[in-house]
Amino acid sequence: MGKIQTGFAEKFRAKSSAKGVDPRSVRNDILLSLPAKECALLLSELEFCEMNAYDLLNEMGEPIEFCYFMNSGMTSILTIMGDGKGVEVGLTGKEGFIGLPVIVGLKSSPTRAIVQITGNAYRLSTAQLLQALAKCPQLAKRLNRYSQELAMQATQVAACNRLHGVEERLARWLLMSQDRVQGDVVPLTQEFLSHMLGTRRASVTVAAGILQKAGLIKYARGSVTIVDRNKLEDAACECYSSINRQAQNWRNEAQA
Amino acid sequence: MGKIQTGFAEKFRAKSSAKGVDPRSVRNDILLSLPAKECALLLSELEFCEMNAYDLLNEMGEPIEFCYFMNSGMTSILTIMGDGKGVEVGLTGKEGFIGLPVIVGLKSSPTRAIVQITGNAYRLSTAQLLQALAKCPQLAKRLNRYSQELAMQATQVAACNRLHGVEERLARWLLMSQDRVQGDVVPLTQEFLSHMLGTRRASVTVAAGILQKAGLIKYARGSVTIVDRNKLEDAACECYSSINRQAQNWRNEAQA
DNA sequence: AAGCGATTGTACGCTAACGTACGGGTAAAG
DNA sequence: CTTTACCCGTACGTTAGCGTACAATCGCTT
Repeated sequence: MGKIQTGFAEKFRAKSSAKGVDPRSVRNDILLSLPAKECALLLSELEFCEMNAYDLLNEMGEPIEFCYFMNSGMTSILTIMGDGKGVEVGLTGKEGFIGLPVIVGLKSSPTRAIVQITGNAYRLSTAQLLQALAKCPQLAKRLNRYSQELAMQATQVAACNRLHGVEERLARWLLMSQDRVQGDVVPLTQEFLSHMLGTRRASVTVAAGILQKAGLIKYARGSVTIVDRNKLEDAACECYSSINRQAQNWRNEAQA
Repeated sequence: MGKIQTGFAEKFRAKSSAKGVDPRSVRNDILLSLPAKECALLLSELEFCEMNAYDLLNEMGEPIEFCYFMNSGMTSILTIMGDGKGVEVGLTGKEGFIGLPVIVGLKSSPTRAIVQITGNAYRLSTAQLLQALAKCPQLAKRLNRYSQELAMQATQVAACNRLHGVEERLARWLLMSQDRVQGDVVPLTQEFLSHMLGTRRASVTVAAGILQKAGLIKYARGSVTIVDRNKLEDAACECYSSINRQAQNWRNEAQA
């Protein structure tokens, strides 16, 4: 497997627009769940930003400059080894937040966070977030909870990576992606997918070919189309439903 | 690989002694780091308890009854699949705490927590912990921080499970264990180790055999002796030092 | 002392996935 | 239109690990 492309920093194209946010355009679940007071306080600090595929939000081992409330699109969390090989350990869409270590006082990121699917987010600097946290107890609570949710995802993925085959994992990954995109097209190359799954590109090609022949998906130059979602769920390992079930349980439990 | 032994619940032998704790015997890093006031408040609630190997502290999917401040010995966190196969996704000693989901208001455990190496802990009920958290901001802070540390461990393990071979992983695991035990003997059967690593017992035997022939360890009926720790570190994958380095960095950063 | 269960060593055929390499095709750039 | 870069399909020998089975050995119990 080749090294993951270097020079992501140069590709960083997250562009900021005017500060201040129209609340109607906010789709991030965490922001939406906040009491009006905290939300208003935050929104004045937040900066809307577009994110393009391959934008690097955090780099492993480097300081966390900005934190992102995801609003659309999808971002992957990776662990990278010394030789450049990497594996996805978590994945987030509008339900999520990038920059979790900050909330417990840490400054550097243990993982790489990279945009998979173009979208947008509201961001603020680490310093700003820390100030906001001091004034917003509900925000702190929500972020800590999301932190656990992501950790749960990572543990499931850890086991999945050990016990399940490429084909099952690919199916799982496609489902998780589609959940975070509107429509049934997931725009990604097999090369990139191979980095997520921690395998060779050739293995992805084969696995995707099987799914395609079975009529579950269609693959064409950097975009997968989910054709038969139900059957794709059958093809995926239990980890997909397992992660979803857990997340759902938790949302119910935490209501109380 | 056989199913993991069932009936752990019956084996639950954690015995409690009198309430109230002699502060001098506390070795748990989290408790020790608390301000005197919070610590005193907690200690009056805590119940000392011995933990024997194979004691089940939390079961996956079931309610969390008690939370444990580890004091000695070692506990593993596992994710279990539908067919009973499981993999260790995290591991903790006196630096740690079992029952993290509770601190964000969750009631059931997403993982299994099982004692690997006999030791003791201070425990309290979930309800008691929640009460204590309301009065102890520093405790909350520490626990959230530990939560992130454990999550980091899980992400590294997730990648490790995908990219590294049995022998490297075994060496890593032995090192992580020894760090949490006094002395150089780790009391564990190969059968159990295979569940941790998510492989066949036979694979463990082979890998252990290699390490033994190379003079790094000695294996004898349920106990491994680390003979040459330096060489064992060379035999382990980078994940061992990677996890340690991260944890160390974080401790430094969070001082500030 | 003998027996028994638990633990470890080993062997064998089999499969998934690896590393690598090459050729074909499509889209974009010149 | 032609070239070029990227993306995808495929192939081949190699390897690690799986599932399974069986024998050897140790320690405890009766």
